[in-house]
Amino acid sequence: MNARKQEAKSSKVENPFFSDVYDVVRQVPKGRATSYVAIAAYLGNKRGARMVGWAMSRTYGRPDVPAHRVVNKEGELTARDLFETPTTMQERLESEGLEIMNNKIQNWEERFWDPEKELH
DNA sequence: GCAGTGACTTTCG
DNA sequence: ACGAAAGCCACTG
Repeated sequence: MNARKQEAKSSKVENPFFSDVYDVVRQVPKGRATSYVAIAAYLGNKRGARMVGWAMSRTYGRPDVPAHRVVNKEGELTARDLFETPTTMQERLESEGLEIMNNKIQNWEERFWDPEKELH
């Protein structure tokens, strides 16, 4: 089967990018959020913010990875359209104690969680 | 192998 | 301040 072949091929090579992104996002504390560029920088690819987002799209449907805690550099919920409902992401963040207004996290400077500083 | 696309960011007008 | 374009890396068709 083609699918079997592809699966074997994929499982053979797992990009460390995925594992790292998942690991970092999983370690994001409740009530905090991080940005794509921060994760990308932590992984060494400062220009790989898009790659982080791309990887995150694969995290969709993974309860292990709180993708809703990952926002853009301005703390804006850019991916809310990709969630189950346009308000799912915001509701989740709000339920975690974050304050969101106009799709943007309030006190973003305080809520920002930098893996480079926290995890080092 | 080339072209298009994307949960981003920065720069120019 | 807002909008458009370029830069970026990896995936898909």
